[in-house]
Amino acid sequence: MKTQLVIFEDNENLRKSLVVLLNSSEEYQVVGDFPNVLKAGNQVKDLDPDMIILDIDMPGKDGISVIPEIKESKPEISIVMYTQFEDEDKIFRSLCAGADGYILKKTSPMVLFQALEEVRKGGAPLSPAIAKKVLASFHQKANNALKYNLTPREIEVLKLLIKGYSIKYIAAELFIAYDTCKAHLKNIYTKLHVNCGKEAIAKVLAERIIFD
Amino acid sequence: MKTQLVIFEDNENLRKSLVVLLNSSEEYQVVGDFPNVLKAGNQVKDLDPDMIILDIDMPGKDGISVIPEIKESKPEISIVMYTQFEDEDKIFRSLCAGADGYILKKTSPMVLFQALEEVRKGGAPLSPAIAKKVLASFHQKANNALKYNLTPREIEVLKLLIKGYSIKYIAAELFIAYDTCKAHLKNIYTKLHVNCGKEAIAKVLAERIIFD
DNA sequence: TTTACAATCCCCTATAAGGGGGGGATGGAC
DNA sequence: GTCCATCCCCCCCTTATAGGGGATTGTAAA
Repeated sequence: MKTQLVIFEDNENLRKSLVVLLNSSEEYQVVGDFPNVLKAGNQVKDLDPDMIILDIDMPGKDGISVIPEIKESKPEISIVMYTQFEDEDKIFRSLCAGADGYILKKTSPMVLFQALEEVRKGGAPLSPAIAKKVLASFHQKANNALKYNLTPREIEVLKLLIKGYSIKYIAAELFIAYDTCKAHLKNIYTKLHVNCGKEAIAKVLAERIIFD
Repeated sequence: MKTQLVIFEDNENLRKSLVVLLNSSEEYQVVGDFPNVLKAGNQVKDLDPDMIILDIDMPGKDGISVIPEIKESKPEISIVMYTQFEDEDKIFRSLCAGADGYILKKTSPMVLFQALEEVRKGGAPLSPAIAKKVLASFHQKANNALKYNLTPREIEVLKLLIKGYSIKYIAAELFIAYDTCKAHLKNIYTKLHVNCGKEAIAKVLAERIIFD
């Protein structure tokens, strides 16, 4: 039973080459190839492939935009992005939409085939440069607590604040008076350059300043 | 100029084998190997390696816990986790702390060497199973807005709320009355099962329900 | 057509939170 | 010793927010 593929790629030469190469293998069979994703939803539904190779920059409609539609109709389908773009916006939009892999065209086509193999085995192939960006998104800013000169006590208060707790509750949790807690928060807001608790929570969580 | 390595691994046989194998290569030189991370900070500072192979489960102290210390003293150092654990908690704690790669021991040792190569070239090696979990952490984000049955307008309001904006400001931004905005927020709070804006921000950002 | 609901606006009240003071105790740095 | 930072506590006052009520449109489904 060959793995059935559909390819969306607007470069005719590249697409046809992929079709020929993949069809010559024992493992893969290209059941459809298209230069755009304007009718991707129906095409995928009709052809019912196991895997999709998806370019991003195509005439008419962005490749990323069809991912949700496809994943919704058949969640177990594997979508491998195959593109020249390595800007974070496109990467994260693709991955969030549900892409299972992200391979850059600038790497050798060999890598694409290895990636397909990896997907077949249940992995998630990412080009090294992509993996690096993905990992970087996890790295929390090193010791931002120091950066803002927060005292240990202020950090304790802040940690509870970003859980959404009320001032009253935070005070109780730390066994200090309500007003003391407010005083700490006042100092925290000053140091973080924000004006209220909501801003503080937003800033801390968005920048991943504290995270344990 | 060989790439200088330090290895933290409590399994004597495994560690010594890695030392021998890596030292036999042209590219690597193991400048230190230790069965625990109790003095990792100083050891790394003294030996000043380019790369670190780091186990997680070691006697005395968790491997993950020394990552921040190491990264702080030398941010450009590459840390590759080499462990048997594939539970999400350890993975994400490692990556958040600053790990540059995460390789499972159950894969062949060959893979570790490939991973080191990849790091040398500026990549970020992840075992397929790990990469899949990392990608999965991006995927869930998509449908969460739907999960809570938020209307498009409510999502708009929520997006502004999680930036830390005041109700007044949000209302102005959306060209609606203050009370309308409050009404939306009331519905949002109900749907998210929270009692106030701070809780809502905390919940949304912590669960990555919305993020564009 | 009736029902349902999203989106809009308004009123009122109680509580939570922010902003401004001041003061006292500790412990380390100079 | 003095100085300073930290941490803790208390007061007052204003604003922001939450929670409750109700009402009107338009739209879309039943």
